[in-house]
Amino acid sequence: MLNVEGENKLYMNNVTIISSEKNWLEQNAVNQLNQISNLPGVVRAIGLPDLHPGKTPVGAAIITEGIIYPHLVGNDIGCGMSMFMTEIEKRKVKVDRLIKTLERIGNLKEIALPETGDENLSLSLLGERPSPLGASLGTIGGGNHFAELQEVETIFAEEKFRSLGFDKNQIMLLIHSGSRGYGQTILDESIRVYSAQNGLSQSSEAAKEYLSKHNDAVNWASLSRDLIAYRILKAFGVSPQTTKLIDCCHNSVSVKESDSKLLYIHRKGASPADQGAVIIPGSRGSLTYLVMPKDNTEISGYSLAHGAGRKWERSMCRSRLENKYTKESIKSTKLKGRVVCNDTNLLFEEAAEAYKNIDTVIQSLIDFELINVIATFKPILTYKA
DNA sequence: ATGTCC
Repeated sequence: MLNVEGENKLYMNNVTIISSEKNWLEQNAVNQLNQISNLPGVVRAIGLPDLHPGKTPVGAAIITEGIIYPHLVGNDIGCGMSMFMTEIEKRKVKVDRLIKTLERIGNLKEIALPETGDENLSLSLLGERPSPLGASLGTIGGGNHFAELQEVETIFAEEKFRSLGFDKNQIMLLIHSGSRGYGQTILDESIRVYSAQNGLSQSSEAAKEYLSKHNDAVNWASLSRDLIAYRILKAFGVSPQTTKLIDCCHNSVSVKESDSKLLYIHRKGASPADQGAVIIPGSRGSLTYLVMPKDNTEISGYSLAHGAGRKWERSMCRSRLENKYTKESIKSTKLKGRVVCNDTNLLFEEAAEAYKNIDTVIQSLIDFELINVIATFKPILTYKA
């Protein structure tokens, strides 16, 4: 896609779209990004190749100076992807048994959380968590959130793969979850008390308070992913002392110093490209990519895609797929993966067909010289609460 | 997205 001059101009001068020709993008999302690029303080707005429309566009990095916009991060502050290596050996995994276990437990809440003080887990927040929210800590949530067992498909950079701690013989557990109701209350309050939809001046009390609570939510969400992994592995009867290899948050605002300027990078469905290796899953029916960002990702707002990006609206999925699948047959993917989910609507909404092709999204990142691919993984069991 | 909204 090119920046077309004149009447047919597709996007504004301070908007960058990271997308190659083959990668389809919804014009609606680009329009949303154009709008945001005109907000006071916005220096640049970047659309990643998984850009799609939302309340504010998803798959976007918005760089501001002097002002913070909580609504550009959204309600699910701290949402992200964590990948754990499990004790389960690839050649020994018994998927049918694991499915039965997940169906039997029904709800992760039934599995006790570890005690505070367990030095193997980062549980410092456990003792001081806000009490109304304690119940949702360590639960997956809805929408596109999931827990997924994956096996290594292809290794492209053997040495890097091993140096990150990966072992091709072990099953990985990928958790996509966020801050549940906690982030929501933080966003709501910033809007109710400080009219944050108009932005918060960086020097204001409001901005300091938002950033402080935002950081709590980022930590809370990361811990919650740890605890989801803990509970699932405990249910499986294997060691729940996980080895976390990747933890990348795709909804947050982070401060970056560039040419002695203080930039606020708002990421909404955008992975950081300046914090080490990144995991970018496709749908449950396609591969997950482990990638290493290259050194200079300034062009993409120091950000990468966070997934494949939706292709279909949720409301369209069931009617479009009802003739193709039954509510049982949709629980198997074309990569021979299996799905445990007791919400039939959600099964259709999160079908592989509802998402764009991850390979094309990744190719856009390669074309813009943003990443090297380290390895791919194949989903073998997707669990949605 | 949400112990979400009907």
